[in-house]
Amino acid sequence: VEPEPEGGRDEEEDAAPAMERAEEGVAGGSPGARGLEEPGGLPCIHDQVVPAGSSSSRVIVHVDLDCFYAQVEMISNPELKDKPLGVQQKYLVVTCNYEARKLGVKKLMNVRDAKEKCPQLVLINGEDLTRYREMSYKVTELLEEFSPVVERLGFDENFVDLTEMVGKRLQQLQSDEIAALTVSGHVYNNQAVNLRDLLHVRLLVGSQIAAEMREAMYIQLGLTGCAGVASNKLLAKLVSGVFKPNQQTVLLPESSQDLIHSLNHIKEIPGIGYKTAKRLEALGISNVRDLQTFSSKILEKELGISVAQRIQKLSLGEDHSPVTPSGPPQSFSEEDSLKKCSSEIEAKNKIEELLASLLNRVCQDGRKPHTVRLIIRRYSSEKHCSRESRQCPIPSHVIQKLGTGNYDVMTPMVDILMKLFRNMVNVKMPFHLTLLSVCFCNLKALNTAKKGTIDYYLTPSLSTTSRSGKRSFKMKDTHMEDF
DNA sequence: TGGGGTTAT
DNA sequence: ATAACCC
Repeated sequence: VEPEPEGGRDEEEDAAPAMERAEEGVAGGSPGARGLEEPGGLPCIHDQVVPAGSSSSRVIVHVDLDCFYAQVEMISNPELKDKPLGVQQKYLVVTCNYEARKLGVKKLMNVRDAKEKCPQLVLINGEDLTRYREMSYKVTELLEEFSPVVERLGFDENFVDLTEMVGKRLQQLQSDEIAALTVSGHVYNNQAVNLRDLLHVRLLVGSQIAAEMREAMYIQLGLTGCAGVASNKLLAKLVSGVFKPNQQTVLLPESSQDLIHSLNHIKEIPGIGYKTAKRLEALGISNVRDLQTFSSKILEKELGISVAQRIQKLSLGEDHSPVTPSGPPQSFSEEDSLKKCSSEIEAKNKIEELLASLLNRVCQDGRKPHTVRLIIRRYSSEKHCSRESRQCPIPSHVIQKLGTGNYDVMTPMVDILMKLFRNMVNVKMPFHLTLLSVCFCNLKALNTAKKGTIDYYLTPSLSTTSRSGKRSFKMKDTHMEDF
């Protein structure tokens, strides 16, 4: 098969316009421009080369579990399956199953309103996230088996970069097999697939992998969810929600403008949050087209160059951000909102409760946190609920006791946390807190110091002085020994 | 609004 | 340490 002589993507391999065109969905070329003159009509697909580095044409899937907490509860107790079910945290129904949604219950609805709308609603307390977190990581691990590049977004969403996998599958396919490829699930806009277009073919293969992922989630974990397949994270995420529960959708490049313009407000663009949306509205920008066409210079002046350039790209459906493997968590935290905490004793009791749960989690993880943080929210009639925090390094002698359930690590940790507390809250004055939270962060892997290295002799758990049971000399971790 | 998470400044 | 973003 001869290389394509005509104009097309593959001739503009490393030119910026080719990348932009692919993202903008106008890369389809003129009708019949490619491959039609080939004897078999289709073999030329193998010659449509994706530029080396493959940064210009990616295949990304966004996987989004259906009403995740409610699903976990229904798996725990199958009797709940055909009943309207809500998961409650404090006085909020944070999520609910589709039975409940049919009856008018919405996410983040007040318990009172929900009960009023739907008196038969069954409510389960979901303030303890342990089982949700565990199931969440099972999903991520399952997806990592397909490709290691998995990025978590919250507990119930994952992005996977399928570019490499799709490339490998395509290499295995014969031309006649490519000609027989079919999409799995929906195609956004019902757009016709063109099997002579490499981008279409790659996305179709992506849709098949997405279907395999959803099937594996259901078989192995009993979970259903949606998937969206597109050329970047933004579009994959937007398209995953088009057909809702337990369905999947692929976006072909020619329809990306339709998808982005289907949004009724800029706040619906992931990456444009509450604050930015308000500032944009103040500039008279309310819909996607307003943002697309707004003066870049003025936008940069108003929001800073970083945010301005990023969100304006997003408004065009462009998103070059990579799928960043999440790996193990960067922090562990436990929080509890309260009606009122106004004494040091109450605070200490809450902190001890939060800490006890955290220590279990940290112990299971195996890594050691080197920093601890205390977060509070003060009662203040209105004003957005802003939080304050104080953090400090964890003294090394406390860190070492963390894995061993043997020694009392509660006492020194509570002491530290109460010092942080008094640093934030003047306990001699009246106070009213509505939230307490403890966070362990700055997690470091266990010392893998090898014999003969500097680290070995400076690591108390490995050096001979430490095995004697006494405190060894330390040249590392000299800070905060006595707080 | 809950009980989590992340990155940038 | 805070502020923004995400779920």
